[in-house]
Amino acid sequence: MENKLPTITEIARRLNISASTVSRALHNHSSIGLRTKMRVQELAKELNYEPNQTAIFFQQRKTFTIGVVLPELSEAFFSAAISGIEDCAYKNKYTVLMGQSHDSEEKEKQIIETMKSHRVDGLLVSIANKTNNYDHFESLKRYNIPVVFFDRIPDMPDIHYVACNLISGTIQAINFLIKKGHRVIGMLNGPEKLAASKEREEGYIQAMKKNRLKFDPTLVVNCDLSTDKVYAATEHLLKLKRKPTAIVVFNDYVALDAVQYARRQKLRINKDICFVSYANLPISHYTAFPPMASVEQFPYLQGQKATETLLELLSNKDSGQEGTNTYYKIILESQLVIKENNIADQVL
Amino acid sequence: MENKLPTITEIARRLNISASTVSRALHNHSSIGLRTKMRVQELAKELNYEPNQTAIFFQQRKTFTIGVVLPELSEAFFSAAISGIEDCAYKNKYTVLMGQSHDSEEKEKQIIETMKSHRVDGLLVSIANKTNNYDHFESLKRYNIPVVFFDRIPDMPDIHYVACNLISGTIQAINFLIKKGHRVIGMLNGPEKLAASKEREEGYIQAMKKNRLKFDPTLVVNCDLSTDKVYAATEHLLKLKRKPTAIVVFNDYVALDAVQYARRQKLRINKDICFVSYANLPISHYTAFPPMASVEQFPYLQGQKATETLLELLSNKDSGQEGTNTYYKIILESQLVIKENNIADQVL
DNA sequence: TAGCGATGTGCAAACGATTGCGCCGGTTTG
DNA sequence: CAAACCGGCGCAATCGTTTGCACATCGCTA
Repeated sequence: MENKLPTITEIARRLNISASTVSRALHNHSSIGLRTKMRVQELAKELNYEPNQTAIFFQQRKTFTIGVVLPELSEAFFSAAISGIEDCAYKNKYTVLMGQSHDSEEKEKQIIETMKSHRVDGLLVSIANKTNNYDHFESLKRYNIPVVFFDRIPDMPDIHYVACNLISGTIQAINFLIKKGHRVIGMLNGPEKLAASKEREEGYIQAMKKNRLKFDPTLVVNCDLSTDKVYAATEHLLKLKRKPTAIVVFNDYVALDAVQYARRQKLRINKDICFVSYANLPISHYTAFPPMASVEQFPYLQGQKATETLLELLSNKDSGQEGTNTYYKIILESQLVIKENNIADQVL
Repeated sequence: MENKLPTITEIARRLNISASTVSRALHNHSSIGLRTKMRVQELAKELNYEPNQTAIFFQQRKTFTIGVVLPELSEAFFSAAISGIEDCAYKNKYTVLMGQSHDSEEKEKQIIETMKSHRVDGLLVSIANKTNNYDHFESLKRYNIPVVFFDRIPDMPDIHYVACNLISGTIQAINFLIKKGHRVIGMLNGPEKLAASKEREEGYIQAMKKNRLKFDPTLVVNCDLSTDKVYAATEHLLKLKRKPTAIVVFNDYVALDAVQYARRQKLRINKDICFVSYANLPISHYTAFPPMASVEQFPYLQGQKATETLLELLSNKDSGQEGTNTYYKIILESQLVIKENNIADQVL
């Protein structure tokens, strides 16, 4: 119980040498004689000595901790991403501090504040849906805490980020639909501000152009991703004069809602109306009417790359080359995954 | 850039007073004159002073950080639980260090090691599936780091834990099925070692007894929860001479596989065979053939309670009453949730 | 024999904040 | 008028570790 944890000073006292010698001995410093080294290391092992990290953190102005701020762990994308982050971090002796914004800007600010005060070495952030104001990120720069954004990237200059290029995946998706005979294709897109939304639209436009189809802007609707808004957006698309026969939806979750709405309207999924979406979640495998295809965004890989990038920034910082004004912009390519015949097919 | 962060000493220097006065002024200590207090607080605000937590952690031998070790964030149960943990922690100015064991004992050990070395104040743990050896937890006791287990509880004496009693929920489930007219009810249970499996079986037995039905042990099968094994177990149950008309399944994920298997056998779900399971996941709402009902285990609440418990242990520790040999064993009641008409119903 | 380079150690400062104790000057009290 | 008291503040130690520098000892060379 009252086993005070052994310290370097304690070891020094017992061996009648100085703390500095002990410290150096434990680090295998070359200037310490072999005999002393051995004696120190032996006693350290015997006493079960473990360095007091809090002291070291303090002294070195470094915590070997990275903060991760993301919207929602219950979304499969993020839980996969955090696995990538964690694996990479632990491999490099870093530790992961977690915070969910639940898509609230307020919460996001708080978390960032807390993490800043806990002196994390760096941050990995996927911003909240509704975040409009980026001051809390700007302030981090002044504190010299590097940030790498992933997946949900704010519209700011001079930032590091890792993202998945959705243009290619979107083009693949549209091509797929066109090949299936669709000509009027709707897009149920996310908030306009998100880079991810812009890319989807961009891909949509490019694909239409490449296929020599006219781009009809009324076929693209933006909405935040709440169920109600998704219903409304789906309704809007389905009531257009030029009614789409297929819809590309922001992601698999949203697609579930959109499908739900369509079914309430007595539409036959995959006959009257087809859906393609993003994320390629495993659950949609079990789902009643999964999208016909889904664009994989490689969350684990994104998490991993983002972490690697951050760690590199940190090691540059340590070696003193702070001011390098280069910004990492890492882009992975997305990829369309066409679903096998699903459960629903078997029903019919 | 080279804006060295302001420290208490810096403030003291500028004001020509001592650091101790500054510290006390910032803490509104009663022995500091109003004038000085104001001057200090003003300058602090002006310089954007923020206390260096690492220094405080070090000095106070406390990190205001709790470690969370759990098997798999991609499981909805755990991502919900961690939300409860996080919310509670942040409310109390604590911060959350995360680690996933991915159900590996080795990984679990490593994470605990890392967290110990990072000097977390306490731990919240849901153990890995395959963990047989609990030495790494025993060792924490010696370091005086309190642990509260949740959901997946190891079979050890003298531990704190929060869990959900599945007996009541199971009884409700069986009663529900019996009321629907089922008489031969199977149970597809998890690994025998898990307390959670034992409880399910116990509930099953009790419910049968209460309904004056004979308990037939052959109707209960255990298996680890891989898809293959689930298929096999389902097959086993469906091939019994006394073939069940309903099966109670370990959880919703497993139920998805069991359903899948049954459908491959051309059985009509909810007609030839009914399923009831545990977890009450939102996804099953969108699923082709969700279980008719599911036992809710309140993960968010479990996370919250576990965190509260841990925080209480920590505050007891601070106030010096270490040795109290009482162990918290908090049990929540589970509850059967009967699903509304689902998508599949609408199909038929 | 003086000087020199290794080699092995210790001293002390530094990181930033907290806190017990003591000091100083002024006011109250007996 | 001296004693006691108190508000307001500073000194210095402390937490555990790292690290630049100085120092001591020894053997070797010039």
